[in-house]
Amino acid sequence: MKYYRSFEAGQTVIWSGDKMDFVASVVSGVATLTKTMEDGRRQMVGLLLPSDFVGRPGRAHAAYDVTALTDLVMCCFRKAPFEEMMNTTPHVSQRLLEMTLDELDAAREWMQLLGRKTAREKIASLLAIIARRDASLGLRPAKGKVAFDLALTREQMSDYLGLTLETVSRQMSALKRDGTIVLASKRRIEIPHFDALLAETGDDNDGGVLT
Amino acid sequence: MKYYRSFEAGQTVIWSGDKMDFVASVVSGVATLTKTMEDGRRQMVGLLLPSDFVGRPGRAHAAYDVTALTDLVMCCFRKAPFEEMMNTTPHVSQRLLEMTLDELDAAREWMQLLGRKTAREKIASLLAIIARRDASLGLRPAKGKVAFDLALTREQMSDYLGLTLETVSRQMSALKRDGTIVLASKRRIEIPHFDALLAETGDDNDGGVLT
DNA sequence: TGCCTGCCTTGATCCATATCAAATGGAAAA
DNA sequence: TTTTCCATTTGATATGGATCAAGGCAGGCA
Repeated sequence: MKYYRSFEAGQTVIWSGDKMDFVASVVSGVATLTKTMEDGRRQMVGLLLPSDFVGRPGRAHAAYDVTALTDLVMCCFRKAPFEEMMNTTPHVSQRLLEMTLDELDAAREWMQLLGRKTAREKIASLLAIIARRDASLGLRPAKGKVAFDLALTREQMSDYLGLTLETVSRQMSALKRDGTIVLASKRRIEIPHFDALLAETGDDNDGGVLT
Repeated sequence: MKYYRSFEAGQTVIWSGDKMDFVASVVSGVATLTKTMEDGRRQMVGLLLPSDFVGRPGRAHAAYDVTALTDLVMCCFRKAPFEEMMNTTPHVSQRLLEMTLDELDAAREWMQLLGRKTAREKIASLLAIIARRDASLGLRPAKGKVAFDLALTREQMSDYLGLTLETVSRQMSALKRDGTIVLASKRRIEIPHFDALLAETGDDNDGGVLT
């Protein structure tokens, strides 16, 4: 009923439309959900982090391309017994509901980004999201220096943000010029003043937690 | 525990950030979920149709502006007893999970629209979605003439699509010029060949149902 | 009847981002 | 070391949609 599968960075986990007789959750690593149009235009529509869930009870085919962004381990359950478990163990669907609601909120924030933010705001928002996520393993990001490695290529960033990779590169350079970010290497990013980055996101930051 | 509330077209149901001690579902009419930025930029992030659900178990404040698009009746439940019911009746959270997963799929399709489609494709997609929804009350839209009344103003369409209202108006005119749509009046829309409209959406239409 | 008052359309112009093209740099392979 | 291969940066130019600015049209109200 339950088994593990490993993928290398860059490998495709499943293609949109493929038969999918399991559901799965991420054990370690990061994966992406992407939609592709016939002419090749691509939009990333989800980011799967450890503990996140893929696949839908009661659906036989994958709705998105799933790709390993880093080396990835997934824990898979055959669909039939999993659905059985959902019926017998009420907590499972409650927990799944919680997680899905979180994803829906994230998707809606992302919609605002895609529909209304400028290229610069999009980049700043993405960096802030990643920084916060990485920091959610303990330390508070809001004060002092933050640094992290970017798992995404410029092209993947552009797929996430609905931009071209050239625009991503130019805006990264602009943020560097302005001192909002420091590029220790192409992938290693330091943020000297996290608040300064937040100010570039276009988001309301009055509502921030003050604790 | 349960009560009904009515709203007139255009009325605000609740503002983002307001205290919200109930959850609700739409009985009749249409409502929108919108995010607003400090400088007034707006993005619609959800459309609530009859049977759709608003509010989140375990959250005290509204995350979005909710506005009645048409005259609207909602059925509200106080949050505490509703959460109690979720624990005692497992089917409730299963059903809620189903609905939330549908909304998540819709949100992701919407993300693709916002991030990667042209203005013309966005308009065609919106019209196709509305036509299909209106038609889901029985008849098959794919063949023959389809017609419906548009509940949205041009400005609301622009909030939905991440465009300006002028661009919406221009693209509507362009689709009219090309014969893809016919405007019986400003709000009454006829689609002589539904397939022709679908071809303008940019979506894959090979995968269409053939039944 | 005529005049508001909201929508909506259309035109002119601008600008942010896309597109096309080339150069740079760094890391793995030879 | 040199070569090759990508990812990235940077430059030049094009363009789709935004912005600014008038009008037009229909329905409600005086």
